[in-house]
Amino acid sequence: MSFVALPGFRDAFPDALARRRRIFDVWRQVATRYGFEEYDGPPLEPLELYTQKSGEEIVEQLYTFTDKGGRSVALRPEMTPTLARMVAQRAAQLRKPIRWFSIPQLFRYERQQRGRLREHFQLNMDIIGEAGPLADAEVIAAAVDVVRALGFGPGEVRVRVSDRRVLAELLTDELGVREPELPGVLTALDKYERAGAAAQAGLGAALGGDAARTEGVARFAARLRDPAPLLATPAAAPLRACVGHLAATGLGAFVEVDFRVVRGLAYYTGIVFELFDAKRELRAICGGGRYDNLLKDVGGVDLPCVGFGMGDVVLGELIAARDGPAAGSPAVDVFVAVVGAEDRPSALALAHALRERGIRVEFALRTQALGKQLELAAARGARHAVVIGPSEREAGEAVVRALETGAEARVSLEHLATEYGFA
RNA sequence: GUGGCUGUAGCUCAAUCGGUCAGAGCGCCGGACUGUGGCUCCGGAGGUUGCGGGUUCGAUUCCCGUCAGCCACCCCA
Repeated sequence: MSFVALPGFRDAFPDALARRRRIFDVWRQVATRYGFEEYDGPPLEPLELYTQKSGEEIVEQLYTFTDKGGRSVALRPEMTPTLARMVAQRAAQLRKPIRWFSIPQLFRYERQQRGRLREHFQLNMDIIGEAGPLADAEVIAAAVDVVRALGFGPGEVRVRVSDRRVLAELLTDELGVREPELPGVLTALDKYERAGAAAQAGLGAALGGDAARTEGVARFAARLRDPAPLLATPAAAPLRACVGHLAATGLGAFVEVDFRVVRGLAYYTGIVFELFDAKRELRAICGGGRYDNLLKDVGGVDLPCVGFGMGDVVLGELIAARDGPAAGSPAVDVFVAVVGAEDRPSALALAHALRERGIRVEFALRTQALGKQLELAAARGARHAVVIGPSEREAGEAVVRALETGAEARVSLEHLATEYGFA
């Protein structure tokens, strides 16, 4: 009987884990650089936390079960409800604006495909308590700086920014869309770019089968490619300000206004954005926006919020496409080799002394030919091998071999153990 | 959950019309090299051809089912 990981779940072998950790390191660096504090919450939450906001149908997409206490629980599919709950608890005492980030592992039960698994890690950055567009610009800038820190420029990654308020105003004021229809229409518009004409059916449904208004909105959708007219409307003032802030920051080259970006989630209320690879081969790297009503709905505290989620899967694919197979960095600095078994005590003493100094040391776990030991040392990527044999021991020394060049030097064991620099 | 495509050693792949076709390269282990690695040469381990049925004298090859992967839908945290 052999086992493999469940569908959509990943085993993290050392090379893959190294790549993940690099992503995590950059996430933490950038978030910290922006003055964000890290938080975390439980991976398991009451099912109601999600059904309340998103409706019963989302249960189909959750890992749920009943625990031994009879509670309906779910593995968290997203971090925002947890954040809302946590912030609501301490909203009165927390100095606004709140800048928090988290790197949760999230779960979703659905058919996996490329860039979309049943489990992933996601950087969440949110600013809570500030409604102005500089807050939006701040989180967008942070998202861009993550991909910049990973070595991507405007030629590889782009940000598309939009604002639902602009769309909503035109839809209601000029195209006859009624307030209750708005969420459905926005969802249909979000699909328009991907699905094209096929999305028109959803649009019609959202408008109660009203052919005339459907036609009007469809024509509107077809014109969204050109952002200029909408960007000039009064409702676009926050978006213009946000884009201006990003330009002033120096990140303007990454940014383009594109009203075709709507985002699928119902709770977005203002500026929405996404990062994507410039070639458009992958799924969105990151998606986010403003959700000013969510905290009130979930936590009973009325605070404006803006934030994003950036998953490790698509980002990892982007890095892999550029860097090729994960290399994995050396785990060993110095390999201590012995000529014979009688050299072992000296080798162990030296190895331990080096480890005490924080140097990463490995040695062969059984007596082997020196050639074998050096082979292993090279395979490990160690920079140096230290060879101890009878003649060295007699002189109180060891041979230090630089594995890249083959250069060797005899160094006293005392000096090696206490201060020798393996440069 | 629905539909399409795919499934051979750890990895990348090969195997004429169903008939010694179960192989290669890389990787791994060992030897040449009993005090010096990366190269080279030699050898070895590793596969019930995803799994289960069926057709056939005979199936990696054809059919059905199932599981898994990829793609699209759904959904996009």
